[in-house]
Amino acid sequence: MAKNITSQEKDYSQWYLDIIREAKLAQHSPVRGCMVIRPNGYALWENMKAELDRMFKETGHENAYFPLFIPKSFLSKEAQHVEGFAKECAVITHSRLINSDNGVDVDPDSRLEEELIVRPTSETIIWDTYRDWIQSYRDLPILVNQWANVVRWEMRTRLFLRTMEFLWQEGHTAHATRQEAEEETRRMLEVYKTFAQDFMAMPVITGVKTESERFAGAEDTYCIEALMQDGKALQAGTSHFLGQNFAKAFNVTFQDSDGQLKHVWATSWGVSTRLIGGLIMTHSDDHGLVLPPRLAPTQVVIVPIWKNEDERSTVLSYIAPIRAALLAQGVRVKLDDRDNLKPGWKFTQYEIEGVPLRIAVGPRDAQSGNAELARRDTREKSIVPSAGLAQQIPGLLEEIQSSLFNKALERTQQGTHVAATYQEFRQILDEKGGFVYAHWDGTAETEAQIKEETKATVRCIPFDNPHDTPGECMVTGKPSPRMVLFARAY
RNA sequence: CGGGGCGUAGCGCAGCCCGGUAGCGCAUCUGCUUUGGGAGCAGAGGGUCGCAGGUUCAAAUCCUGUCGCCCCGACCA
Repeated sequence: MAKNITSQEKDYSQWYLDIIREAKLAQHSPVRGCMVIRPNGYALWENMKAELDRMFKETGHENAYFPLFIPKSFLSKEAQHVEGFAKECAVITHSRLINSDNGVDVDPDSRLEEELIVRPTSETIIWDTYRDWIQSYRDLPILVNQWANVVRWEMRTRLFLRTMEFLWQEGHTAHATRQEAEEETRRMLEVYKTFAQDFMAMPVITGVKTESERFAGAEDTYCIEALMQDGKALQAGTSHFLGQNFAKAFNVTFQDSDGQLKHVWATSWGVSTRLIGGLIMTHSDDHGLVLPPRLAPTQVVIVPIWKNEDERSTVLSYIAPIRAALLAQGVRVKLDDRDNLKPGWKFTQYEIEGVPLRIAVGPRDAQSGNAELARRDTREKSIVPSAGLAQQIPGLLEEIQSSLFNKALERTQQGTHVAATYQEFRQILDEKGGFVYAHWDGTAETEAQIKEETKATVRCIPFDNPHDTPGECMVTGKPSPRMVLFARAY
């Protein structure tokens, strides 16, 4: 095990923090609950963002940007929405500082006439704007996404998983009919599922949230849920069918082809830097980060080995065509020819940083026409001929990608249980954790009781439900139309 | 907001109980030797011990206050 990394078995929470620190993904900021995303972490986010952005555009969306500040009055317009976010808003009250004995103080004379809210999400300001954009059914649909930061004043934070400020994308669409909006909600959930599974190699369950877990202001919230290595679930993305709630609150109407004035139907959907936390907890191990090749900022690192200037030039010229062939194939390759660090140090460091493949080349390889190839996921090493090596790399990267997914899928399946009784339910949670299917009577009271007694929540009512048969609630014995998916969650 | 922990060199920490001129590892700089799994030797630089009071001849250490961060719980993506 790499030094400075606590083992998962000893303390999963500490392991997670150690990985982030040692892989240089992020660090705590001077401000409580905020983080500095370091270049390694940001490069990962940029790759995730690039793929998602491409997928959004393929489904007809355009990017726009709405302001960070929202008039306080906007938040009060949709009743459920206010209730959901009121307790975690940063409020701007003043606009100036003045010099004082302590350095600077807020200038009491600069109090704002209307206080501003730092967006916790942008529905309100966007729907206030959409009112101006929409008159006729010919103006619909509006399919807009924005990449932005948002602020939620959280009591307890964890790097990437829950920070006071985080980066995300929020899609906000407007439609003429309920059906079209519902289809959009489901379409974007599928986009998230595809992204999670095909790029992050993170298997997810799709489903609908219960009323108590629903987004504030939504009629329905759909989600992707993933199971982490420690048996806790992570909500990795949400897509909301907002009905006409925001259209009514912000008076957004359109004249339909039948001449009638109607309220617009809405959706919103988002994923955030929280996904990075999910990525870490899906694949990484006690040796460091493990990154899926499709998102890894560096896919292949080449470490040359030499003892003297002659060997250095021999090895580097031996490597040059390999590197060129990789670049020509679009492989993200990095050559680390620094002379102040030993090869062994580099091996360890790139393992900590999660680079999927490493090629090491020394004088012996240059002599024999070989190279040493090492996989991060399995940590297998092999000596391979350098001829044709570069051409095999893209296939190998894809093999690693699918191997990571399959391993995570198997872990998720093995971590998914079925509980017939409440006693069994509690036993599974305490002994194994993981996803637990169980019958529930569908009431918020019972849900709250289960949460209180077991810390587990209904993660979702899965769409593709293997236990879609009626039964009796494990707590109350009342009728239950189907089992739902429970877990303790982040 | 409750419980726990921590603020000492760029990073990670010891020293505090029992007061006496601030230490260790990593990193940095110089030189030589090294380079196939976190190199070795020799030397060097770097700290108002979170902050403010107090006790004392003397405070990183004892007392009081204060600020901040992290972790575990009540809320949430």
